[in-house]
Amino acid sequence: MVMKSEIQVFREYIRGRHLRRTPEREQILQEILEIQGHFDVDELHLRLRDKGSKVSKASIYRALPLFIDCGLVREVDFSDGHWHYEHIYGHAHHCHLRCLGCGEVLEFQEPELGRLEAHLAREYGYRIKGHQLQVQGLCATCQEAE
Amino acid sequence: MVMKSEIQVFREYIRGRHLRRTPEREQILQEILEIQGHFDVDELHLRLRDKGSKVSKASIYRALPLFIDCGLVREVDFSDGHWHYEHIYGHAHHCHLRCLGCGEVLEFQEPELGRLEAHLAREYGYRIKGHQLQVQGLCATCQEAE
DNA sequence: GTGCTATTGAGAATCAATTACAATAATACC
DNA sequence: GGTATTATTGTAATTGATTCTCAATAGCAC
Ligand SMILES: [Mn+2]
Ligand SMILES: [Mn+2]
Ligand SMILES: [Zn+2]
Ligand SMILES: [Zn+2]
Repeated sequence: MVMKSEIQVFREYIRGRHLRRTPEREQILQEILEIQGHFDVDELHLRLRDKGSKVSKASIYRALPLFIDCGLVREVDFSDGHWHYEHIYGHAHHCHLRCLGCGEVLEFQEPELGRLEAHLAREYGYRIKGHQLQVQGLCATCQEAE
Repeated sequence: MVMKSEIQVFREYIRGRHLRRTPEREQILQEILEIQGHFDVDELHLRLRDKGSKVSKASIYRALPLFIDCGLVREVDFSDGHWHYEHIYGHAHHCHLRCLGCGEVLEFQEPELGRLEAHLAREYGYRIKGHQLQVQGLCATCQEAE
């Protein structure tokens, strides 16, 4: 079975909630789909600017929760004072390893965490909704520079 | 071998850096030691107020990085718009399971993560400095209320 | 097309956290 | 103890990310 495209997912989400399909929202989504890797609001806004779009930051801030809600995007927390985001639709769940020196971010998978979730659900009676694991360290280059 | 007390740890840290031992810093530390569980700056400030202390929020904001740096306290990220903290000296490392409904926080240990850190170090050449794992879900009570 | 109302951009507001500054006080040295 | 040095303090101002207000605009259902 073929996966729906992101734009389809979004349009169905919009229609289902009696929200409105606007060029601004679709421009923002389009841009997100073209970014590979992580991004933040400023970066997204600048990229849209550079393409001649007049979309305001306010609209970006208002659109992101919609994309998150329909499963296209997720928030990524690098604990650096503002939110980062990433396109997740069709991507495998993964965790982040970040270098405290240069900010490099590597992605890795940790299948044990599924088992952990199941265990926590049983142990504490929780219905688990998700998890985030971040690992910090120093990359090889930044270790030398120390 | 007996562990140094928190106040000893802090005084040695202060002395070693040519910083100054002040009543404000020691009041703040004292208060942190009396809190069990997680806290934020507002809560800490209010508790100090209630005991008649005149310590300003600015001083709390300035003291916390010191406590963190000397290993007495760590930042806890509940992704709710501001930092939380907890006393960690003499406590085992643990992760958090948080209820999205009522905000309850449970602590649990996950020994696998030590192995994961070792694996990541080998695989990517990183020197690992730490990790955080948060799990979100709905507690039994909040599941019913749904 | 008309009416309803969701959405927009601009700027104001919010709020945690940081900073500037002048007054104070902790340490080092005599 | 007294003095010089400078870290620390409280206050108030500032920053920066995010949210909100509001009047104008524009989707969408009929
Ligand atoms: Mn990622
Ligand atoms: Mn804890
Ligand atoms: Zn690095
Ligand atoms: Zn709950």
